[in-house]
Amino acid sequence: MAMDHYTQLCPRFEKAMELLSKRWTALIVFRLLTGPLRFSEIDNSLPNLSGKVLSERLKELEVEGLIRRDVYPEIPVRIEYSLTDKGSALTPLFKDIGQWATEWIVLPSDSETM
Amino acid sequence: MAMDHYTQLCPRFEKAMELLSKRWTALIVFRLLTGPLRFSEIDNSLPNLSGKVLSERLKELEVEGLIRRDVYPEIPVRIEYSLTDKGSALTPLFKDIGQWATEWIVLPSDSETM
DNA sequence: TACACTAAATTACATAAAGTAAGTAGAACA
DNA sequence: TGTTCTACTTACTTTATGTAATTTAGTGTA
Repeated sequence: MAMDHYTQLCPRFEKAMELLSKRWTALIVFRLLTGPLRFSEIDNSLPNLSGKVLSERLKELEVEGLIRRDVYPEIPVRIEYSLTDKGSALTPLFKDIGQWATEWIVLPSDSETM
Repeated sequence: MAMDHYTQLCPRFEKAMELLSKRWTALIVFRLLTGPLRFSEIDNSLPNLSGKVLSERLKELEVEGLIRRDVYPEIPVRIEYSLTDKGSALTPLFKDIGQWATEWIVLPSDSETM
């Protein structure tokens, strides 16, 4: 009698949510929207994200086909992460979040007027 | 010299991401898109979500103004959670995820053909 | 009064996920 | 051999979440 309202509307949707709601995943994708980045660049651009978890997430995202890992045998080696088409296709999502945030998120600093 | 590329583009966006990428939060909002639900209904509709965490999330979402908590003094008491305008405004977001999922998510069962 | 019923929420405890800081891999070169 | 560099990885600590039992609060009822 459990799962009264559990309508598994769309397994694809659930999979997408599982992916995107995993901690740091969306932010990493967001960072890559503007172009390829190296490991250290992503790491530096997201304070509180540890190199350990970044490493895990990048692997997961590569396995899921959202990002690509390119090795440039320079000195020292340069490794760049970039979005695939599947990853770039998330752009509208971030636009929506941006719009929603602009309209609805009130910051502490906003309360200075009155 | 840390935070090379850390451009705090929009604090509102960061706040939104912090909110939405917290585990279970988005799924709870999603469940409420179709109308008010009681505690036990949300709990039952999301397997693996514990009542403890659901309780925490509902409080956070109420504090953030995404949901409303209505008490109906029936016997026994009935408590309903529903989306505020701020919460409902996330609808396009979920539409985007749905579209993205339809287009890009491939399920194991899809590989049966060839 | 005492006990039962119900839904919501909290608690104590166990497991899983994430953060921290030190260390490794491999390539170049002094 | 030892040093430098970036990209990881590992051992360990802290935080977050899951599990199951318990509490709260209102009502009914023996």
